[in-house]
This record gives sequence, structure tokens and C-alpha cells, in this order.
Amino acid sequence: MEELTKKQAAILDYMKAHVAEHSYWPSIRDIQAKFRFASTNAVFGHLQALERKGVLQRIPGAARAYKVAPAAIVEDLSDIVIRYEGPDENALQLESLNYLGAIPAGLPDYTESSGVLDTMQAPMSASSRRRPPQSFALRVRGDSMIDAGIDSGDTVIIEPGHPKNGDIVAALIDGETTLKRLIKQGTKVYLKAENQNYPELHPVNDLVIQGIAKSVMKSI
Amino acid sequence: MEELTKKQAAILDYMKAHVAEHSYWPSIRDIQAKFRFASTNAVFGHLQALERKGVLQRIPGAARAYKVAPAAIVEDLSDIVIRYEGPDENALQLESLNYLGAIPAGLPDYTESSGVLDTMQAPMSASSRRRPPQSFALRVRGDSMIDAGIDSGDTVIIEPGHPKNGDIVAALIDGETTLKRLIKQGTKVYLKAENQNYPELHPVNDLVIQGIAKSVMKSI
DNA sequence: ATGTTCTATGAAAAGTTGTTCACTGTCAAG
DNA sequence: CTTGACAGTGAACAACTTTTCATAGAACAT
Repeated sequence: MEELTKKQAAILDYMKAHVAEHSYWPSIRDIQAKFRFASTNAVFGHLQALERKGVLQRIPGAARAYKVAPAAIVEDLSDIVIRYEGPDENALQLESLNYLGAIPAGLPDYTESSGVLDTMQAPMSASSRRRPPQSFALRVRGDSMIDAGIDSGDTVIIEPGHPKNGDIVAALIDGETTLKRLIKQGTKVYLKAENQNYPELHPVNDLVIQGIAKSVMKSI
Repeated sequence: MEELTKKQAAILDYMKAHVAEHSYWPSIRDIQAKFRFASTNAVFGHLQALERKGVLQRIPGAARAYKVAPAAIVEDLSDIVIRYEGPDENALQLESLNYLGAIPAGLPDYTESSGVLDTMQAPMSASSRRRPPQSFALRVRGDSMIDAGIDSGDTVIIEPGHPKNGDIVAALIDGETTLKRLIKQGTKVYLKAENQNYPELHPVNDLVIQGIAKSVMKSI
């Protein structure tokens, strides 16, 4: 796909965010005000560019009427399965995958108060690939978190942040990503599997928290 | 919630369907043309009524700009009365269901190339996950699907498609989106709640399937 | 009877919105 | 050094859209 410029990506992001928040598209003048353009034509040009590059479809003459292309693609994606090879028998094997952001704009039954789009929209704001990652999804392999309602095959949404005691975190240990509950006891930090067959705590020294597990997605 | 008149419900349905299909709201004239009103003011009055009854929020002066009240979301499903106005023989056949998913999705360049609408960069290499571009999420309110593992507060991912017998579908009934299991018995179609407290089947004859529930997302 | 709500028409006004024209400038590629 | 893509200003226009006004019949409850 043709590359978007910084401004074009910013405008597209704003439009998506506006739809997510208000459930309807912004007008050209809304965008103009947001980016402090002195002319509506500045926006107009960007929208034309976005349409020419195939990421946005305008409906000529119609107000606040757009469609977003179903793809702002990261092309060089290679499948990777994280295999656990260390001594910890309880470590989950996690497969990283793209967060699915396929939420059509202006959906019915969405309001700003629902909170649904906020959850879903967060990872979408990182449409620019150069920005640091925000949230992501991990597919769970293994059963060491079944007592927390996380089964093998589920997809866990990981968001950045400082974990509190008791949070389920994605942690990088020995180069492997594991999903466990973070337990602080005094100055010590443990990772705890949520499976009564493996109740013991695992003390760790060199720990990299990748994020906090906020929600789990299960196939029906 | 105050009861909607038949016309009001029909207009609200159309508006939701329009958003689901086009990703932007219809204008008053769009609605006028759909219902063959001779005056835009007919629509205007209905929209005012819908707003007064709290199911729709208009943004004064703005074009194609609305919000639907959260009360119109999947609320307590047990309270929903499914209108049944014909003899049982007239119950919908599965093949004749009005399916909203036949959407000219997005732009031609990206219809089939990738199922990912938007991505973010995972901390590791990521594998893409296919996903229909017109899927969306609904937050569930109510407990009538708890036996299917769908609790109040969960977010259900709805994907377009032709539902098979036994699928859990999001259906638009009387302006309300409901989540129930689709049951076909002979030539009749029922919606079934997955709660043993409400085991009976609900025959329906005016049904719009918005999509099939594929997965459920739970907060941790 | 009477007031209210729902429904609808028809025209016009008022405001919003998309679009076009003319013009200027930067920057990287060929 | 020219070409093309990108970014922007400013004004004006055309179109679209909402909103208001005046008017009125049907259904319904008080």
C-alpha cells in the first residue's frame, strides 16, 4: 500500500477517533479546527490524497459521509510461535498476533458512554507503524491460567501500563513471553500460575513487563 | 423506555441498517426517500419523537450526525417482547432472512487482500489474523445468554455471514439488538435465550440478522 | 366536546458542508 | 533544473441539510 504521510495518517486517525467517540464522521471544518488549518482546502487536499491512496472513500457531495478501507496493512508479518524451552513447566506459550480492529465506523448501538469502542479503539490509534506499540493481542497456548478463566486458544488483550499487585501480566522471561499473575511480597516479586496443579510462586530477578492483561477473548 | 410507534421503530431500524451498511448516517432526505414521504418534515417529526423518547440523540445543525442511546443496546433480553403478528405458517424460513451483511465492503483494492483493518506493532513479530472487514462489537447487557458463557458486560464480536442453525446471532427486533441463538425447526425460525430460567422459544417473523457472534471478550 | 399525540404536506429559511478557483511555497527525485 | 508530490492560504460558490413556519386529518383518551 502506498505510504501515508505523517499528516495524512494523523487526519485519518482523528477521523477514526471522532467516529469512535461520537459515532458520526467529522465535517471538513471539524478537521480544519482540530489541526488549526486556515483553509478548509487544506483538509480537502488531504482527504483527496487519502482517497487516492485507497484508505478512505468519500461520498461526493454528502456531508460527514466516508468509508474506511478495510486495510491499513502491515505487510511484512511473519508468523511466529513462541516456544518455551526453559525449565519452567508452567510457562505459557504465546503466539503473538495482530490486534483485530475491524470495527466499521459509525456502528449502531455505539455511544461514547458504552466504553466498547474505547476498548476496541485503543490499538487502532497506532496506525502509524513508527510509533511505539500500545496494546496488542496474544493467543494463549497452555493451561496454566485456566483458573483465571484463560484457556488455551483464547486471545488476551495486553495493554501497557504499570501493573499493580495481583494483575495478570505478559512478562518477558528468558526471552519468552509468559502470562502470569504478578505477586509482590515485600521486596520480592513473583509470577504465579493460575492453575491449582501448579500453585507455587516463581521468584524472578530479571523481569520485563510487556503489559497488563485487560481482557480475554474466547471463540464461541 | 417509552414505547416507539411502528413508524418510529421502522425509521430507527432503517437508520441503523444504513449505518451498518454504509458506515455513515442517512440524511433526512435519505430517510424521506426510503419511506416515500412527500416532505422532509415528516422525517423531522419522527426524529424529534425518537429523540424525545430517548432512543436517538441528534446533533443540532449537523448533517448526518446522530447517536443512539445506550438503552437501545442489548439490554435485559428477558424484557424484550418479540412481536409476532402472523400465523405460525408465516414464520420466517431461514433462507429468507434479511441479511445485512451483504456489504460492498470498503474499497475494491482491499476487499480480499487482507482481512485486517488496522494493525499495530506488536513487541514481537506478529502473525496476521484474518477477520471480515465488517465485523463489529456489541456490549452485552442482560443475563439471558449466561448458559452460553456470555455474561452481562461482555463484549461480543459480531461478524457478517449467513447463520447456520444453532448459531448465536445478533438480531434487530423492534429497533433493539438482541443476542440469541437461532433455532430452525422445520420451516420455522425461533430465537432462543440461553438461560434455563427462560427456556422457551420465541417465534419471529420480522427479523433482521446483523451478524453471527463469533467470539466473546471478557474483562479480567 | 376537547385536548393530545401521531401523522403528514408544502414551502421557505437558515445554516452547514463539500467543492472549486487562483495562488504560494517546500522538498526530493530524475 | 525541471517535474511532481506535498502542504497550505483565502475567497467564493454550489450543493446539501437541517430547521422552522403554517396547515390539517385521524386516532384516542379525558
